[in-house]
Amino acid sequence: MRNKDCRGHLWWHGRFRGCGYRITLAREAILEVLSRANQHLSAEDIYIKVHPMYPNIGLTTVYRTLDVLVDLGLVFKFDFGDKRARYELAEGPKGAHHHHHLICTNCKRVIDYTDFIDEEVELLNQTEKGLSKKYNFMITNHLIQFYGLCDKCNNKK
Amino acid sequence: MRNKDCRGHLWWHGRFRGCGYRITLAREAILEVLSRANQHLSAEDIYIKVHPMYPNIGLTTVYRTLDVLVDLGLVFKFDFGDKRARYELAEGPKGAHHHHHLICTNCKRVIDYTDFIDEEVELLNQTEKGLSKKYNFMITNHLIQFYGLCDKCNNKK
DNA sequence: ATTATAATGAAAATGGTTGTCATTAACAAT
DNA sequence: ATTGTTAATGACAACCATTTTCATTATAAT
Ligand SMILES: [Mn+2]
Ligand SMILES: [Mn+2]
Ligand SMILES: [Zn+2]
Ligand SMILES: [Zn+2]
Repeated sequence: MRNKDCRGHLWWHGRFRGCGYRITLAREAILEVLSRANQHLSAEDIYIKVHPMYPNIGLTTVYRTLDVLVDLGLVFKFDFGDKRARYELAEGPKGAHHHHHLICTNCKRVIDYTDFIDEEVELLNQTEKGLSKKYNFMITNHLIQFYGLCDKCNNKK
Repeated sequence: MRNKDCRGHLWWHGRFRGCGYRITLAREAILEVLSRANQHLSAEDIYIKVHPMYPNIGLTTVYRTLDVLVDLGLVFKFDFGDKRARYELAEGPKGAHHHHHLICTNCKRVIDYTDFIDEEVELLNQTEKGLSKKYNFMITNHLIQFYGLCDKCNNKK
């Protein structure tokens, strides 16, 4: 209920308009679902969750909106190895919640972790700086994932 | 010409037989292509490159062989965002050549880098140890990628 | 209210990857 | 070297997440 001021004043509206994008019901609904979610949703997951509040939405629109959100940097798109893209809000209104992922290659379970993030971010910054210089590359983002077997899958063997 | 002893003595044969896999012409050809490649090949790239030395190979076999190789840990499978999987030999006979990737989100160019690898690996080991303990997760692998704009794409704007 | 055009949704198309199945090849046993 | 067992192969079809098309609708500037 915070940051919602009867249409037209959500935190991301500014960013949208600034880039020439229009604010639509479909986009509001999709962002609403994303901000409520605590898992990593697929396009179809979102499509289904949006239905109750906007029954006429098309899956195509979900895909297109997600593209826009990824472009704007509001949403991250991931490949966790289960054959479909997974999406996650980059940051809520209250600020970023930077984390990386631990992925079970057997059951595809994904764990968000923030432990050790400080040291990681520190090293990443240094590395990014060095790489930018050496390869004349403008780094905008990074991806860190650990793969292995979760407790359940490990015990099962 | 090293490590090749007239069929039956390539460095990876042991690993293959140990797991009950048979050694076939198709597999030899695919591994040959992979070990000669200095880029990141797609399944179709491999299919095309294998043709001259083995014209009857099917694309299906390429996919299946790659699955086996990934399973055995001889090959890494990557998603660089160009809609097709990319494959790379994990290590040659002379030993590993551990590196990470720098990916241009515009032109999809991929740069292998080994700079800072030592520090990264150091931190990764620590992190892996901590995460393994906390989440009871058996970590077997990691993925680190930096995204951004390469020099050409950056200047173009 | 008018207008320009971005956004939408239904449907079809795309294309990388996987499944099917009859045939062939690898290799252990003889 | 020959045979038998069965993994591997390749042609082809199927799968399915994602994209394209296009006529219609909604947004927002004027
Ligand atoms: Mn996450
Ligand atoms: Mn590489
Ligand atoms: Zn698991
Ligand atoms: Zn580029």
